[in-house]
Amino acid sequence: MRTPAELTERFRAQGLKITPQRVAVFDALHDNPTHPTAESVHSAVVARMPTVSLRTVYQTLNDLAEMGEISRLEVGTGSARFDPNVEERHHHLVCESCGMVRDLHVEVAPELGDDVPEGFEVVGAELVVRGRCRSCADKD
Amino acid sequence: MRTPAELTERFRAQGLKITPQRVAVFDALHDNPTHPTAESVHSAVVARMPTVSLRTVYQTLNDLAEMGEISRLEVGTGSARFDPNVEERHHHLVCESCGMVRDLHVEVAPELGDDVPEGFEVVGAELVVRGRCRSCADKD
DNA sequence: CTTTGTGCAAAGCCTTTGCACTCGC
DNA sequence: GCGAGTGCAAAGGCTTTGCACAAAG
Repeated sequence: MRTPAELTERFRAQGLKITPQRVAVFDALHDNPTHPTAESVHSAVVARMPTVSLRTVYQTLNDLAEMGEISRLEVGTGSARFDPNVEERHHHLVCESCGMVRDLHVEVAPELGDDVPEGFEVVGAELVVRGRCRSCADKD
Repeated sequence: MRTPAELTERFRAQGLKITPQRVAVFDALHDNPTHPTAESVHSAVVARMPTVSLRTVYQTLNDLAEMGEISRLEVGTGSARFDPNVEERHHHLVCESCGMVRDLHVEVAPELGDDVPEGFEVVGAELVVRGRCRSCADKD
């Protein structure tokens, strides 16, 4: 992910305003490998700036996602997850017990051509590997 | 997918009752390649049995999913999609414009071992290929 | 100063659930 | 008959939105 300073630049370039709330969201995402939900980002932000509302967090996350600075994942854990790592092409591993999401750096380059219908423009492909993480497995 | 008659058997074997509503859901799913939402299944069922409620459809779909007779997909199109094809291992192609979901018979067998953490039990892997289908592309 | 952002609370969408009635077994 | 299934409507979780005030450029 870009640094908070770079994001500030990008926002300014788009005519978006720089507010302490937005910077707090940038900070909360920076080098955050946990694939947080909007709710977790909000908690992290509120810890240091108690008045920030969920609305502001959602809006900032959506702005970032539209600018392509983060990506939004739907992995079936109820809420959307946000991934600050958009530079490296990667996939995800999901623990169905605790909802943990982890990056997976595998190359998934199947010969798609064979089964993709004529005229379908492929934009991207996401692999989600599901299972149970060690600490959840240990609990049983 | 199993035939409605086979599903009837399976339901009976589980001590679940056979009702015309449930059979109507079985019929609506049988050999249905559209990956319908709960709502579409409901519409199809209502066409022939106008009093069936969404509740009943959801419950039957959930029962089927728990029994492993259908699978539930979350592909980011808003509502969950139900896939009656659980026999063939396959993946999915999603049109981000119209929400169409199509089966994709590609082998995605990356060497997961390399990047999966110690102790993580892999249950399954789903590939979602996103893009835009021909008829949506033609609209622009 | 004008335009954009913020906070609150209310509404929206999809799905599940509580209750009383009905029906399969 | 008994217990499971059904229909309705209301509630639940996550996300978005309308409004009035505050703040950035």
